[in-house]
Amino acid sequence: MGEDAGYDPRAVRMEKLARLREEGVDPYQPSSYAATARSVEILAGFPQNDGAAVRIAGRVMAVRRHGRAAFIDIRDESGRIQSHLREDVMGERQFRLIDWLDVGDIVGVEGIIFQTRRGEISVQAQWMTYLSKSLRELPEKRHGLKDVDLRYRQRYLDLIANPEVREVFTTRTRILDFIRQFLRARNFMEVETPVLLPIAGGTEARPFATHHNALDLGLNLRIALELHLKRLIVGGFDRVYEIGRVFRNEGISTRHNPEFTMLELYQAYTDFEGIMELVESLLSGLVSHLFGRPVLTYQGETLDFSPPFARVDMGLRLYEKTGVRWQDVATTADAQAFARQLGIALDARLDRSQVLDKIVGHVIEPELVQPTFLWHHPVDISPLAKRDPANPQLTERFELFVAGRELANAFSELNDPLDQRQRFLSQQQQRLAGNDEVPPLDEDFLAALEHGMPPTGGLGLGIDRLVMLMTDSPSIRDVILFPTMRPVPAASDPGESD
RNA sequence: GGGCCAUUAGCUCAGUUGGUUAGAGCAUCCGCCUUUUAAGCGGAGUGUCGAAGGUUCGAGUCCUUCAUGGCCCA
Repeated sequence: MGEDAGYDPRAVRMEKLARLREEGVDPYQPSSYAATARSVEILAGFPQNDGAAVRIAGRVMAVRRHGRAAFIDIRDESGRIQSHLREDVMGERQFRLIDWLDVGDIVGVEGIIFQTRRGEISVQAQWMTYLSKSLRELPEKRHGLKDVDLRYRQRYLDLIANPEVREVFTTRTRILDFIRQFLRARNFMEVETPVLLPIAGGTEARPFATHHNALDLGLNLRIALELHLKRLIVGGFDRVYEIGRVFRNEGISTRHNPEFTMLELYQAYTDFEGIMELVESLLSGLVSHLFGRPVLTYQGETLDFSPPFARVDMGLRLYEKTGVRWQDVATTADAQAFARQLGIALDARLDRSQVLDKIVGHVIEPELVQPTFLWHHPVDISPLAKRDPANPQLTERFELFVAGRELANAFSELNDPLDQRQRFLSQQQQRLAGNDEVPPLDEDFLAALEHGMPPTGGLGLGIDRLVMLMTDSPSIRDVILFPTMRPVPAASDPGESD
């Protein structure tokens, strides 16, 4: 206590570690511990297991000392269980070891299952083994860890302190398991395609650029999975999907993380209506799997995923809402004027199709609360979708909206290589005009199409947004274990002083 | 990129119109305690008030800039 610099919890614990080692106990030495039960099994097995010997292991979450006895709470992956330590049972030397015990330490306890006077099923310890010493304090237990910055930066503390956070991420894994099982049952094959690409295409977004040293080659991280999965359709895999990370070099918000997880799937010999059926079946099945029925609550809103989902024709709805038809908005100037008339402020550099996209985003999308397919998008905002035979200016495309947000995007895939080339070429005009979200023309993909791709339905679904819906999470950061954060500037190491 | 809000003890937070030495609970440390569980009882210590400037006799409080985060907008 010679320091006047205030209380240093790490120094106190370092001292305890040193004392333990003086006693001949190195808490970091054990390399395994053969626990015979998890807490949940001991609690569930009572009273049949009363008096049985067990070994448990976990993190010490509380220590209540009573002179020559103590209670400790041990948390393992399955839950929490209490252990009672008595000097007369353990012996003086063993019992003295709890003098150096802290909340946060990892221990193994060997003992006998019993019930306390107050009725709590506990383990009467005969032997306690240090399995790891914690040199830093856990977040304060009564309030949990609230600081959102720390929660994301030190997610392991969030997981220890806030049980509902664990729940979100176990649900995330259950969702992925369900999707894989669903797709396997429909004969889809899971594949992996490259992340590092000379040309990152398949959508419009600024990519992250990187560099391969040995090849002295500029590469981009992928922004979508689309173009490689379609190459596999050309190659004869008729049902493929990938659940993979994509990277978009854009802002961070409650709905955007620079890296996020997409499901994309492609099914040969079906069209966008076949994909609609698949989406309805997948989502209603998933919601039922998680909640027992195809209904959930998101941010106070009750959402019903019973098929069929509502279908809203984009052009028709726009006309109903504004009295304006697609063909009335022929030029960029028309579109900009239309937006101004609706009171939508936007970047003057956006062209006709981008402005229309914004208008739809303002006028139609927020109203789509229940699961709704918004379909028949104009061809100029759908460069990879097949045209609608009834109206070639529209496409066989839909986006699924839930709670006013886009959850999925799908279309009958354009397999006419000549039309595809024309659309890529017209995109290049925008690229030349300075739109750096438009990818360069991908000749390699066009070559694949020219070899012949069967009619195919494709789907992209944002896994993170799906998990947000399923876990009632308002922010994408709540469903990504380690969301992208600005690094903390040069924090000094607390170990420096020793 | 713009607007608003937040940042005070290890954690969660108070802190009055600018005014003595900045507080509480938990945690920590010391003592007592062999069925407690937000254990209890007695005692003790704890701060670059996010950072840097400025106004003032005096700044946690007012002003400016910056940093990080949150919410809203683009």
